[in-house]
Amino acid sequence: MSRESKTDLPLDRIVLGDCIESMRALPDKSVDLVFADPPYNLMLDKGTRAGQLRRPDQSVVDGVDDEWDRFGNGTSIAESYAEYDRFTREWLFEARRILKDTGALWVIGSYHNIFRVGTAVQDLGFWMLNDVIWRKANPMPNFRGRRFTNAHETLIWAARNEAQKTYTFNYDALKTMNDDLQMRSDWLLPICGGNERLKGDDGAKAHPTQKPEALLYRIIVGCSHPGDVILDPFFGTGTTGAVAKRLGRHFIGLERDPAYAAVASQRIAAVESGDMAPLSVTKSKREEPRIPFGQVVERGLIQPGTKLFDQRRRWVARVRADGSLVVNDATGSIHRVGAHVQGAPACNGWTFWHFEHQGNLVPIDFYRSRLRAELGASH
Amino acid sequence: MSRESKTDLPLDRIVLGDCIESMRALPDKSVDLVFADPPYNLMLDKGTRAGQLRRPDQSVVDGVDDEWDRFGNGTSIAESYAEYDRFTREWLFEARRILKDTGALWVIGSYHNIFRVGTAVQDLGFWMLNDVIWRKANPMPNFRGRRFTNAHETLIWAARNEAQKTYTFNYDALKTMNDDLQMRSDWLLPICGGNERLKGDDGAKAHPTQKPEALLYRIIVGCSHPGDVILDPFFGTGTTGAVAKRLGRHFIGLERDPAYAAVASQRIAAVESGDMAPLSVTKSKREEPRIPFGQVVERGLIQPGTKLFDQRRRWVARVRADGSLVVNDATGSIHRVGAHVQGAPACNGWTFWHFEHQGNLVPIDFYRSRLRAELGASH
DNA sequence: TGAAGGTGTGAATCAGAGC
DNA sequence: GGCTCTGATTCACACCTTC
Repeated sequence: MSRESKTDLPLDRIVLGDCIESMRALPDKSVDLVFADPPYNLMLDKGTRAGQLRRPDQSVVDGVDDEWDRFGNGTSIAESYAEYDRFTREWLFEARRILKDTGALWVIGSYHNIFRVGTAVQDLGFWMLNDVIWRKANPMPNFRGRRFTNAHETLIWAARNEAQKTYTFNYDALKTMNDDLQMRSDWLLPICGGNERLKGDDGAKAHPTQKPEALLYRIIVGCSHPGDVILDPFFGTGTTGAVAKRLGRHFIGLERDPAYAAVASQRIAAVESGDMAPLSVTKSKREEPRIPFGQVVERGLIQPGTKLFDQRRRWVARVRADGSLVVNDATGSIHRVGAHVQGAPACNGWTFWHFEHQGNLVPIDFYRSRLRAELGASH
Repeated sequence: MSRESKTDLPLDRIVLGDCIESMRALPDKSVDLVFADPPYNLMLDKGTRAGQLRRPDQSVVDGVDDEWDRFGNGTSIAESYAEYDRFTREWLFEARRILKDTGALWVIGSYHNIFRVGTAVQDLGFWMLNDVIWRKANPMPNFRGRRFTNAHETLIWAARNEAQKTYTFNYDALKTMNDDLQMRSDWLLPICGGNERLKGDDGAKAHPTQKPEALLYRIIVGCSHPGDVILDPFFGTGTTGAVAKRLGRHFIGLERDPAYAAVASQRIAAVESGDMAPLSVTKSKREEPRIPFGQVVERGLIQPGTKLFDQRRRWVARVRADGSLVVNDATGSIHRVGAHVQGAPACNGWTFWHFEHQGNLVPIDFYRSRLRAELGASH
């Protein structure tokens, strides 16, 4: 890539319009990194079916129901998948064409779309290097109690093809960022909120799916060099552009909604270029892992049916398969049942309950320490 | 599922042979849970792992020195993917046919195969409920420093189809297991090692990808009931069977390698089947007997004419003899009137309305629990 | 000023039985 | 299958109000 052709690129600009058409106008092998946050095709059908999701307090969840996230015109599920696949393959094909040999692709998604995206990535000849999990520190809970808290999103990192071994990867920079430990494939970061979250004049969020800058920071530091060109085909409110500018990289943003583009433009203008000050949130604090008692049972350290005692053997409880205790009529967590038998408002079940070992009583906290030691390595 | 047909199933046995053929011999809608840890090396090590390869007619390629083990034999990456997809869709199709309506599928994989598996899951009509991340506490580092530590694997949890809302999910049991916090989609567990790791006479590990029992424990406690039938089409060394037995569930294990089956068989024989009582698990309120509010009045726990308040005493309602409430002009059930006064679309009257006791407000749910305890004691 | 408590909200495929 | 009715259900954080 010569210096001349680089200046032909719409560097540090937002190109309005359909992203696939805009990509077709870009030359082969001209960008160093592609970061894409495509629509997830959530298929919520708010208007037609059960209606809006409400929290237990009856407040309405302001979910994604924008037109840009809908594929297949409300026809069948299979057609929606098919149309999403066509769209995905088109933009990924162009992204791969535009990437330099040393470049790489990052895509983010959730279980609604990421499997389809990943299949397309492989089918188009990209070579997967890792999948990376963004663990959300503060996810939205599942209000109906019918599923697990959807507490993560998945990112795919892929090189242009299998033979390409020279993709950019600043291994040591990431290791340093991670307290001199090799960076793992699971990243703990808070969702975007507070001052970082862009809001309109009415106080409503400017974009429903704004990504945290810390996420882009890690990707851009790890997978590009200063002066590189980063393409984001679904620019939205421009998180990629803001972080790229701050880290001294060029960006090209493609966005079809002029309102989003305007917000992004203003946001990026306010960023000081080359301000390399690290984000305060980038380093996740090393906290002692929380160990629920259920994990002690799950791991087989205490079997369901085992009897637990308080220190003076006034009460006996039996452990159930889910880590709950039973004493006479009462059932609940180690803390609840401990509080209940004592008639106390609260109780630390870890120190209150004991198991019997060779005639002696040992607090169940013994096992928590053991699990902490095992799990602690991964903080 | 009648008792007769259930005993027709090869319960608590390992069926040797090709898993797709073995599945074809099982009746429709006969198992409660499928857990699958499918191979993915067939799309990577083509030629060297010929034992797991299949011809286009799905017969197994047996010979190690087969025609596959050559250069330029049309074994492109794309063909390898296509063949893996065919294999995946075949076993998933059978798994879905065999599953009961209330059943669910769990599959585990890594970035090499999970995206293809996930796409197939969706295309076959399964409805994805969550993807779950197994975060490994002690993963193998990336020795060459060219990637992130591959510190997780991905699991997919899916119901039989979109309309199927009655899949088994012991939400409250999992919440209890997690110290009364809703279980998240990221699970931190150590990899299988120590005494749990099965080894041959030579000290070498018996199976390259033995899964930890804790992982299966959580899935089986969360997504099945005691006495249920769990199918594992890639049984390996039988982790699914061992945990199923320990938790009082039946298993059906399919395995093509007699050596693995032998190890699994021996392992499971050594597991002590649990005493059923501790295997019961925290119940959802949905499953508890329904108590109409009228019964609380009928039983004299609350007198007609009693005043009920919301928590902040914004509204006052009077109880009538039939268990309906009156607030000004409105009359109806505890739920209807609660919704009405708030202008909300719905309301759980049991937790919304409170009676006064020594100056304090107590939710009327207090009396429901009491009646439930009475009723529960009678059977 | 600070502590304590209340409120708002985030990519969400979020109910089930009975008639 | 559609309709009606009952009734189950939330975690971490930011921000604001009150004392």
